Amino acid sequence: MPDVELRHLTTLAAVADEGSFGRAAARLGYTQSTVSQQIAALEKAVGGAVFDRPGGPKPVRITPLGAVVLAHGRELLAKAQSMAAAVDRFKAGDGRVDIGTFQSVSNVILPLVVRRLRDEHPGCDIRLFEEETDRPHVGELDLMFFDGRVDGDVEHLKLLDDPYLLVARRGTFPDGPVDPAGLDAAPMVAHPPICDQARLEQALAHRGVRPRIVFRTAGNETVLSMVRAGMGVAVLPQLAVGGADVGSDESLSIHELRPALPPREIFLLWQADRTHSPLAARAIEIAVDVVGMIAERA
Amino acid sequence: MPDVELRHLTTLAAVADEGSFGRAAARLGYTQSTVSQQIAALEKAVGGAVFDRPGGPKPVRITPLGAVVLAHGRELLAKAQSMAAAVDRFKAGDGRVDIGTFQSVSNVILPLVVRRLRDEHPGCDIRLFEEETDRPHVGELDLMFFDGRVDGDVEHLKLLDDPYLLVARRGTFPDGPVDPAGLDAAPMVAHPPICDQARLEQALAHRGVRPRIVFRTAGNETVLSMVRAGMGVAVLPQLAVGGADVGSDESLSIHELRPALPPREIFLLWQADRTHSPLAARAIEIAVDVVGMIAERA
DNA sequence: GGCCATCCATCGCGAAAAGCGATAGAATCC
DNA sequence: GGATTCTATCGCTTTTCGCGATGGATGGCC
Repeated sequence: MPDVELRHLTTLAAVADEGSFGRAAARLGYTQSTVSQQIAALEKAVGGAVFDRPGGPKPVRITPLGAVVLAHGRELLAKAQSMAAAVDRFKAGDGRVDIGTFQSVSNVILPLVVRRLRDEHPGCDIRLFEEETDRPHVGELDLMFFDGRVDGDVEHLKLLDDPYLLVARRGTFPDGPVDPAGLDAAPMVAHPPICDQARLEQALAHRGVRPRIVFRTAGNETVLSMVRAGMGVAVLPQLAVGGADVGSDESLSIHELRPALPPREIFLLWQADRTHSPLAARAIEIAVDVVGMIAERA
Repeated sequence: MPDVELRHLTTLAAVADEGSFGRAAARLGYTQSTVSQQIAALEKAVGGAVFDRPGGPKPVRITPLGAVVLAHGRELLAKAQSMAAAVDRFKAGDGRVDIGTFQSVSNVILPLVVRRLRDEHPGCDIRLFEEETDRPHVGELDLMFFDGRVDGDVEHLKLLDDPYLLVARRGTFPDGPVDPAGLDAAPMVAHPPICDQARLEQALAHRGVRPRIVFRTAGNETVLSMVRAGMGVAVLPQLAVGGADVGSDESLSIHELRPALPPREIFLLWQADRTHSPLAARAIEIAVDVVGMIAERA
């Protein structure tokens, strides 16, 4: 059934409500003649009269066929309105945003971002994905936190430099900075060689420092526990350390590395040339702001 | 959100499916430029891009806003298709028909009509209304059986003459015709004075026959039981008698009245100048046919 | 790197339609 | 019978729709 448009159904409903072409026209801001033609077009499209016109002051009356069209038409119009409402909500910032993340960010940055985003947009739908893999598939996500650059058509916004710190059992080193050169052959607990860990080990190796990796685990807490247990030392980014409550831990000591290793860089990524939802755009702003506050506080 | 029409949503869905304006155009029988303009119009209407166009052979990709519009749009299109299907079914004769009736018709004629209508249109929705009142409100119904003429803008189709018969306890009268004049002052069981009963009593009175009404009830079976019990005689239309299984009833006898009383006329009524559904139109045809068969059989 | 293929945007044009105002015709009410 | 209240219809203008052709941009290929 071709050529039935929402406009026709709007007119149909108005006429059915008002009982008269003229009053429907007034309600819709049309002329009576326009309404007449719209109904005629609709009747042509559905192949039969939708109103009986008694003539004179009697109200027009819907036909059985018209009732069928009207019932479905009202549903259509309601759905159309709900679409309009959804679009408005979307533009106001509600909607869904899919964010990829990884441990340090999940622990320190993201909670603050999510909190503020949800405060601003209580109806929004934030979905987080903490992927195990090295290669992030940013294509499926709106936004992605990542500690390193990535190839492909991806735009990146550098959020912060996350310096590496040495974590050791208290007493292993005197307080104060430690030269990473001293870590050669030292037993070390470390992350798996994905993300920035690979780059870190390259940087150490480049200085002739080849620690003896005695255990690899993705869990920050596990790394710290192992250090606490005397398995070895750990070189962790500040965010990874700061996330755990290490400051008040009597059995661990944190040391600046001097000369410093190149810091881990944390980026916010998204597929290039892709239109952001208002919610995603706001998430970027908030992330930048949150990172600024964290850096300022440090 | 003005000016979003189904056409735009159709195009949107096609482009989303095909991943390209050109292929969508081919599917829809449009040109690529037309699709381009349709999407542009839609984007203007919703106030933002619905596709990211990477350029080159890469497929276009829906934006978050576009996804919102698309999700609702598909629902709209599905509803539109369901409307088209409903219209087709309606035109094929399915749908609803509301029929008003009364006892004699309900018992004898209507079952046959309903049976054939349902055989022809298994999906149809036949609703029967047996109103207690004298004045039928035909305005709410598509079709109405009634035993008498009615005022107002009602078209009437005379279905049949239903002659009055005398029902008496066997032995009260000798077999064969009975002169109604003999019923003056006779104890009589009768219907309430609605429908044709009032006219019947007038016709009797006009001939100077004033039976003594000893009991009035709307139930045909009750009338017959009372006659059987000896309360009196009854003058009933043939249909009312034929509905009950009186022929094989030893205790009752049926007598033609001679000279005959003016028969009850049974009409099929509908509101004048009102468009019939195909189902209602067919119901009229079937009713005429059924009545013809009944008359023929008698 | 140059060439080619693919793809979308845009412009001009002709046809269709949407919408308007005015008028005519039909039915009802008083 | 006239007044009133309807809808249908006829020109007419403006907008939209759709087409064809062209141009610009991107990616793949040799």
